[in-house]
Amino acid sequence: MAKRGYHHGNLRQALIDAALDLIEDKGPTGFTLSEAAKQAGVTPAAVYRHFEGRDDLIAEAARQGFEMFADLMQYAYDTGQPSALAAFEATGRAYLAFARKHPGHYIAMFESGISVNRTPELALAAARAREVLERAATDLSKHIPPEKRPPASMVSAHIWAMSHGVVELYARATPGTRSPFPPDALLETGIGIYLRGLGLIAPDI
Amino acid sequence: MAKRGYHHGNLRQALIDAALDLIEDKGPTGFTLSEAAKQAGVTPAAVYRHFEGRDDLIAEAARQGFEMFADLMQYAYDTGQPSALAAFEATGRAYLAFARKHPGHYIAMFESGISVNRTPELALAAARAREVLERAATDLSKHIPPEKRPPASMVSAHIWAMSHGVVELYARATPGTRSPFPPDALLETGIGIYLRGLGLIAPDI
DNA sequence: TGTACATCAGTGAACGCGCGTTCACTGATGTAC
DNA sequence: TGTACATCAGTGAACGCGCGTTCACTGATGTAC
Repeated sequence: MAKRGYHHGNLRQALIDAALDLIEDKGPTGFTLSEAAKQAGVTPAAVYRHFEGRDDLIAEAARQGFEMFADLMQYAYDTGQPSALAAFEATGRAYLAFARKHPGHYIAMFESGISVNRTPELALAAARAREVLERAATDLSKHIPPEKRPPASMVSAHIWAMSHGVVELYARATPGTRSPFPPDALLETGIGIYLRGLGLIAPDI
Repeated sequence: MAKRGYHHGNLRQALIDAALDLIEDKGPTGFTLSEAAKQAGVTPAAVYRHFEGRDDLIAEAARQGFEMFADLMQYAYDTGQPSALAAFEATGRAYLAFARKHPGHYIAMFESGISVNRTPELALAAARAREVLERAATDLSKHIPPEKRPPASMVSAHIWAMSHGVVELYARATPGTRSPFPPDALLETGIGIYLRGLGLIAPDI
């Protein structure tokens, strides 16, 4: 890897990773700059060599999250080709997979309270993720007769909303609450019924 | 109203209202016990005459939210009768209406990080809300042939997830971001397509 | 290869702040006679 | 109706804490000659 730097080696990324760990198991509120520094084995003041402050650190964690998120969905979309339906469903599954595999990132992206427009880089990464889903929806829409075809951006908004809802309400390991269904199954069936509603899956199956 | 009490009159509710105001326009993080006390015109220590502490205050705000939420959805369900479909759709609309009209409550309920099992009263109120939606889903399910009828609790989970997703992603007034569609329309069309997928709405409309 | 110097990542102490919480208190309200 | 007492909602001062942030510093690393 990159050669070991001055003192720490790669403090910048170590701080981001520490922040993600903290966010993951203490919620967006539980994260503090000081504790992230401590977990990285460094004085709080050292953080300021790499970030403008607390919010900047979270924003960077979120940005990296959006990049991965977009990459994963893009990969799922590409892999699902050439069937528009398969590609779309794979993209939806990738959404949930990302949320489960990278809860720290997901929380930083959607629950930390930082605005997606905080920096141009963050906005760009978020836009890229949105575009992948929208492209998948556009491909899919072509199989619907134009006169009863909803805008592709609306379809993608519906799917995004349902996916986010499943993550927030059923995929989070809230102690004491258990989900009535596995989140994967819930999202899969939900999207399935929705797609049938669009006339893209045979109504009898 | 209740007669003006010892000193303040109705400090308990005033504190809850202040907390809701703060949560509404500063997010769940922005709320502090001290500031809620200040807004109610009272010393922070006074709060402890009515609540065990900060979390207890939030929990009570959330509980009141769930009660209202359940009442509103119940009312919508009743009003929508005798058509199961109309009742169901009205219930869904009531969900969004509640979230928009009482953002403080909604945030306290779903984003403040307090567990729904924190107190029996809170758990009960939350369960009641869930049951209303599930009853509406059960009624609706009866119009689906049994062999391709998903469990009613799954249908209600789908709708809850999509509703929550729309609220979180599109109904929140994040400055700088604007939603591509009005949240009402988004949820309405989303639920419509979903119901068509269940075979409950004529496919040609 | 060795020396002198420049760079700059991380230190450690300090800051002011607002937080949640505690405590002994006070004084307005309610109640018993 | 008036008086003595009990209750208890809210006060004000104090606490310890961890936070984010600043600053002058130090000493390891890199570079020029």
